[in-house]
Amino acid sequence: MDKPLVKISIRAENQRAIVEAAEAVFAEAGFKGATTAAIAAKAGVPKANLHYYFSTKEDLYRAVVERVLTAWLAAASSFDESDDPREALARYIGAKMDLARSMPLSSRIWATEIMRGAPVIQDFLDTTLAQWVEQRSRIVRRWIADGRVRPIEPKYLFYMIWATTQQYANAAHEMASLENGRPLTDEQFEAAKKQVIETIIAGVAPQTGRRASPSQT
Amino acid sequence: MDKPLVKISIRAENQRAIVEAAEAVFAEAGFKGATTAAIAAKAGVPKANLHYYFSTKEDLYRAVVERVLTAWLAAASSFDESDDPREALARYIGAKMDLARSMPLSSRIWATEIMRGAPVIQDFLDTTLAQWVEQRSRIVRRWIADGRVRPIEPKYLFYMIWATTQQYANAAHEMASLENGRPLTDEQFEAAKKQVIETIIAGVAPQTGRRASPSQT
DNA sequence: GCGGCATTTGACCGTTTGGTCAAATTTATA
DNA sequence: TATAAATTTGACCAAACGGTCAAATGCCGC
Repeated sequence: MDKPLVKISIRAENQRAIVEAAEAVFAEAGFKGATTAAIAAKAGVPKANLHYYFSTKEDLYRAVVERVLTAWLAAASSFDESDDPREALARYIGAKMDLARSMPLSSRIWATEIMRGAPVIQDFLDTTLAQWVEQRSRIVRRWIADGRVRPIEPKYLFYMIWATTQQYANAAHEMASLENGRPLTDEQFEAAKKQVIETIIAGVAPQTGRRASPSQT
Repeated sequence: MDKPLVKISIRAENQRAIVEAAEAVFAEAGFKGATTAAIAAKAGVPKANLHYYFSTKEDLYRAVVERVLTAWLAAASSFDESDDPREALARYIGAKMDLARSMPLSSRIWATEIMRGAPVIQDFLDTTLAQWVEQRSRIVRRWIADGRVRPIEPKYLFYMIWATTQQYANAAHEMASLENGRPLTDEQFEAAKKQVIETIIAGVAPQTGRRASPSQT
């Protein structure tokens, strides 16, 4: 009576536990460095049991990466919540920062996968991501046409956003080392998020500054 | 008679060839994934010969990482070539972008090392890098005090610069996928470099824009 | 409570890998 | 040219690894 709906199938629950353990081990040791024995141990199951659910290490890795992909897409959708450049960018950058902060392991696996040349998610790059970038680039270009963003190549803006937000997962250890070994506090992280958002927004804002209005030359 | 000065010691030349091969293999396969056999093959020497010069794989990895560190420091020094925020940042970002472009393998190894928690360069993080950041942060704070940079935490600015420039090595494959499989041309890369520099400089510039001059409130 | 299916698990195996070694060969020294 | 030191290399080894397998156990509908 305590668990009527909670009664998840044994299969689903075991897979979840294994994938979760795999994520940690892959993130720490890389694909080749991760051993199925270590993953099984972390998940609390015998190695043979792991291979009962995921026949090969690559299968398991793929499951992990697909989980990350879901999170990536969820964060990406926050770009579309507003038509205002400042608001859209702030939301998107904020979502990506939060993703890096709350799922550092996933984020690191994602970065590694990209760096390895995307052996598993090549298809995603060529289809979903390409379309996403294409569509959002069109939005940015409209902003530029409307004079709400200075003339830039949208892709390079996205690269900057991806890199900078990812940094807070990838380089968390480095950042901690520069804070006497202590990881960024929530307050520091929020300050960093704010600064990243403001810097990028100001960085792509139309130049109203040095010269009051653009000359016609 | 043909090689009076060229006659580098056998030792130095072999070490160089091995380290170069190691860099490629480590970058492609990660530390654990790289095999000494593969490195030896790429360097054109028998595996036993590799172990004659580098007794363990870790020794070899350390040699590779130290080579990268040299390049990192060289690029870092370009920050100090000017006292003007715009010029210093432009030079530094440009140097880091060029580093990522010209030494993508090194850059990727560096990124991986950072992501792994810097097992080899921890000492560098705690000493040299910490000092570098401390000193340059002081410079940035002076710029802020002089009203030449808006109030920011210098560290988060450096994180952004490191991440964004590194991106052009780490994610070269992803970028190519978004250009129909073709890597960034030199022209595209130069445009990206320009955009990154301008975006960051505008992003940290004092707000002369929306409101002409800061109020006293 | 029985029959069938899913799950669990210890033992096992072929391969790969980092590293060793001793013998051969080359290079430097005098 | 004699001798020592540095370098080269094929053969070899123990450990670690991904994956298999068959027997045992648990679970569920009827």
